[in-house]
Amino acid sequence: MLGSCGSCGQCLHCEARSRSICSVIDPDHVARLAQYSHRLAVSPGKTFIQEGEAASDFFIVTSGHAKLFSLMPDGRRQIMGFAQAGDFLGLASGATYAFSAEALGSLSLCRFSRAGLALLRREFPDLENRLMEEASRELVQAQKSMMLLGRKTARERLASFLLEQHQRSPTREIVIHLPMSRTGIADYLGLTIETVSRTLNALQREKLIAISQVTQITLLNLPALEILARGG
Amino acid sequence: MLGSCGSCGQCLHCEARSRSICSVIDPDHVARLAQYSHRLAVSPGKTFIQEGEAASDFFIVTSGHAKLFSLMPDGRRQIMGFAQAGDFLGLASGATYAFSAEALGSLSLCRFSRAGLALLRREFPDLENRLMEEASRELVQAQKSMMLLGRKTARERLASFLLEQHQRSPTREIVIHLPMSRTGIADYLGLTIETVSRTLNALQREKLIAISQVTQITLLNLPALEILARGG
DNA sequence: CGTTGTGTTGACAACAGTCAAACATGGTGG
DNA sequence: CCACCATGTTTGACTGTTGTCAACACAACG
Repeated sequence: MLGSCGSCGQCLHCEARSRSICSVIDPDHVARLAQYSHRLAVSPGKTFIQEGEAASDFFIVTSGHAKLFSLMPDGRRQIMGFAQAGDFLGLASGATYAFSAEALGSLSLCRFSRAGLALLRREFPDLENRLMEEASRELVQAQKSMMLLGRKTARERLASFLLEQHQRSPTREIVIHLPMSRTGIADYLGLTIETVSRTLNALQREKLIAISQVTQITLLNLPALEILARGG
Repeated sequence: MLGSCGSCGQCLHCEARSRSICSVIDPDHVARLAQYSHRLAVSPGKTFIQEGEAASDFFIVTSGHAKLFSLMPDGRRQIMGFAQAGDFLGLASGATYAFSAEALGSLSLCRFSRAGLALLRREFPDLENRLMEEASRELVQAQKSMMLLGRKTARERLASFLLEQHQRSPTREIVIHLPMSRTGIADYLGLTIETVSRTLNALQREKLIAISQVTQITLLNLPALEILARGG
């Protein structure tokens, strides 16, 4: 019997396993992780990372979704990304966190102290590679977002967003379920909720998508969406 | 006598030293770097990294400036950042480069093969830390850009840009010299050249800055610029 | 001196934002 | 079970910031 991972109690069998830390740790030593980490449940809507506070911990999402965002003094909000099972939280931090994080629905995390993680990195070189690989992946994703926010139209942003959600879903079905509200989509894409709503409905009228429920969208024409998303 | 670094011939005495790779390598072993790297001069305007090509190399800027950008099929351009002495190029890459890079003026680089860098990382754990630290720094910077592109007005973007240039200059003088053209600024801030020109002149009329030459701007009122840049 | 590239300025257009109202949705308690 | 309310979403009318197109200024350079 495989049993559960020493660190998060579920890494060895949950969907997140293949991308989590456990996957690069020699099974004989997985128990070592438990010394530096513990599980954490976050209730819906709770902010569990506050921008600007000392970055003492590092997290791995084991189930649920979170939004990572930053606020301007007058309340304008930019969402940097959404994290789901297997994602790392806290790579983009110096001495303090560079973003806030809030649970979308209920959320389970695996928390590592940064000091503990530093020790583990020395002990397991594969872990080091895994973190670096993840940092590169996030950097590439951030650059895609910069192109989206700086140069794409509202239609192109929505098409890009829907395809991104599609690609991140475990099943890759053409029906996607959105864990965030219209406000979440707007703050991620640098738009207003009205523009998000109008644009989604325009895409529906053009038969590129079908909005069955507010948070459930069917991608009816993937090739057309892909052309739209990359801008021609 | 200190002499020059085995890898780039100048890391040990150039301005970039403190942030370069050499600074974390035991001086006795610095010559090992030379086995995996060599110097490279790039002429002005030359594209030396092509988005989408196999990411076989990793670079460190030793002098000059480069712009990192991505293009859409119809020619829309987003500049992800400007690199100067000491900056790393190529962290944001999977199998292929996620961006193109072009020299602004003449540029000197130190090139490492990725395979060689992988060997060096195993050999020098401090190098591993240095790369991770740099990846975090870039990630934080990318998130600031996302806020800028998604939520800031043209005035706020220009103020943010000028302060960023100010903070990156080695001298921290209030007179800053821009290595890029108006097109470069526009493509970095997600604006058009006309808006950049109009907005800079508006800031000048309001006595926040003075434009002595096209590429030379004096920051006359740092506190006001900071308030503007963060949005109130 | 023309010529070319780059930057500035003006008139106008358009995409997305703002404000407001109507409309769903979902939960709660009578 | 349904009325009620709170929250979130859609739709409409209008505004405004930024983009587009075009003319012009200016410097660098042969």
